Amino acid sequence: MTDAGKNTNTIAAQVTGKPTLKTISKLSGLAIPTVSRALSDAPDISEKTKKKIREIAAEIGYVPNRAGVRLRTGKTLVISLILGPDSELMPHTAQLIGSIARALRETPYHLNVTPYLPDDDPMKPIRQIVENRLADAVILNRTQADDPRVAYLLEKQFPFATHGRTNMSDRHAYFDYDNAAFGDFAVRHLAARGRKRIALLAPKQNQLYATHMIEGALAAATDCGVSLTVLDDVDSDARIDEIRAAIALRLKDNPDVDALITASGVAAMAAAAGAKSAGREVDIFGKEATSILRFCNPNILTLREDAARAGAFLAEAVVAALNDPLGAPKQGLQVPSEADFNLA
Amino acid sequence: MTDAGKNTNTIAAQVTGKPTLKTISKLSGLAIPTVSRALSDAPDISEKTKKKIREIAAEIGYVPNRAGVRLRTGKTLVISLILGPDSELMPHTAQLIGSIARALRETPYHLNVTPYLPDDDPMKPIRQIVENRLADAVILNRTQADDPRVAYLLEKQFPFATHGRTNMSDRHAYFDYDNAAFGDFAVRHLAARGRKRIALLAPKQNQLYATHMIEGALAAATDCGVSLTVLDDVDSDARIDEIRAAIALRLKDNPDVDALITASGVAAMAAAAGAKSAGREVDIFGKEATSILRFCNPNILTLREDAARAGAFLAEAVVAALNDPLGAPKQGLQVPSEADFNLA
DNA sequence: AGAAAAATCTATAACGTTTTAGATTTTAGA
DNA sequence: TCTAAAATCTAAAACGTTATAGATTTTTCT
Repeated sequence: MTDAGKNTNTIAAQVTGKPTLKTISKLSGLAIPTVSRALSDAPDISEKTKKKIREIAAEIGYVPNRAGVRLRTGKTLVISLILGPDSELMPHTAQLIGSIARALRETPYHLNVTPYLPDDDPMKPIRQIVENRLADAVILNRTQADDPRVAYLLEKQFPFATHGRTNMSDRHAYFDYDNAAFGDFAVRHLAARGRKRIALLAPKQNQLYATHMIEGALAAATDCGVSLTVLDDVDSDARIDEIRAAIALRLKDNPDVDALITASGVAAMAAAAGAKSAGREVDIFGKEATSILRFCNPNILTLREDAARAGAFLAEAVVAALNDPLGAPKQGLQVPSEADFNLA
Repeated sequence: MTDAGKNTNTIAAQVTGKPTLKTISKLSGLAIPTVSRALSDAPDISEKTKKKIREIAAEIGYVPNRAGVRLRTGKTLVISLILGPDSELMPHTAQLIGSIARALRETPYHLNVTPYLPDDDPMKPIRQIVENRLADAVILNRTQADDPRVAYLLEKQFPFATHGRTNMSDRHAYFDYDNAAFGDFAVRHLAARGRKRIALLAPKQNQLYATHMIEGALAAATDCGVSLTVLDDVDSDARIDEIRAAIALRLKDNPDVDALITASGVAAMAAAAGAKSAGREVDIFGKEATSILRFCNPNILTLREDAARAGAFLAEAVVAALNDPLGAPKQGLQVPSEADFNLA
């Protein structure tokens, strides 16, 4: 303590500025490549050296410079989530984003968000990412059956995972909700409540999720001995009175219908409003992403879709695809369970 | 056409691989630094040269390599959005994220998402970003009055903007909802509907937004000649029957109350459910982020909070802070207007 | 026309990393 | 003990960019 300032007994204290491999190199007396190889656990570095270098690295808090790694390796260490305009309006998207990002904390990858607008060409952001190497992989949030983005990514052999299946699902990683099981569950539940004539609101365009839902619902309806009608979904972007009127009209056209199945929580609320204005007592069964509906109309029954689980799975799936490009793509389905069921 | 393959008349066709400054350098016969400086419009490059280089760059589709730029300049070209655990559950967070990212498309910055969990130290991600230079700036989503993250960022002079004000708001960029105006609007509206005894549900902890809300509501109540009571908010994470009971209890304790003001749409729905179970006819006025409530209970009145506007503002504010670190921080408030008002 | 000044361009270096090939040291084998 | 092989380390180069200082050319002035 007399030789003031000289006897700093920690190495860390001697370091100024952000530590790099050079810092460790100087501190250890070993060459920079040796340090680099030691930290990446290369076989031609002795255990003794590795230990020494790792200790120094830990002590001075060395973190590899991403720009350096990127420039050298050509990797970006970024995974990009493609966000369509409709994704933003879905209440569970934030949870999806958060859970992906949280899962990626265990990896060197960072999550970045690439949005596009309704007027934009959905291919543009994808092409930019692939061509300019803005990310090492992408996650597509809402896919269509014959999604051109999926076709493009497959052709370019660019790693990706999707939230939602496609026609090409056997060839790529995905996570999806098991909508067939949802349709089955909804019909059986409504039938058990004594409902006999169930209608299902499905979008006019041939969406895969709707196909699955109808499939499951139809089979269950046959099994339970109740009738199932598929009706055109209403435009949930329309004004509220228009939505109400549209729902009421469908109910008027189908006077025997005593239950409605909808694909989303918002649609369920719209359906409830429409049924009320038509003066009809119908049960409504919807798939919801957040549990906001539980406060609502007692006739609304829901199954919760777990966005956090989807996000965690997608993150793992896309990292797996990066680590093993030739391996079988990871694929997952959320099968609805009683635990997801909320009475309003 | 006879000299097959040789007479490609476009420069682009001669380029193989991703074009770099080197490519343009070879194509133009000029040195790499000249190309670089020409593209950044440096004063010591002739207009003729600039034009030539810009043309070649455009033709071959040159895009600067981010890793190269980053390594050289020390900038990351990344702006990080810090997402707390509660942010994920708010339905408008996705819109906020999307609108920030969309606004950033006009800039060289990319948006990445840094989440943290309830158990995590909220300071940790911030410190990591600052210390390891993982981003050039951050956006904080939900701030507290004396937010330690804000204090830290101010001390480190790290560029940032917040969604929500703090005690230090005069020193940083922010966007916030004008909760005082919301309180004012809600009270006046309820008073105009003939309500006389209004209660406001506010969180126990001293949140800035609640302070503002109460402030505005109190002044308006005095002005309109109605009474205003502030009640403890209920825990919206609790089970539905607990929430119902809690709301009902508050109404029982305040038998004259004929209207409730809540800070969020979810809280409004919870309040509606509670009021119903207490057998009370009260109007409910809530601030909501999405327009989901319009389908709901006719007694729920809402003002819409525009998350997209907040996101766009925050993106601009943070980029402004990056471009002019010494300039006055951009600050914005969303003042509620009749246009945001939705009758259920 | 010649020198000084201005305009325009280039060579070099550096950011931090990893890969390759080669150098050195140590160990094993005879 | 000497050589061959194995183990361990290092030198050099490269990824693509920009900053600095210096070189060259052109213009301006006397």
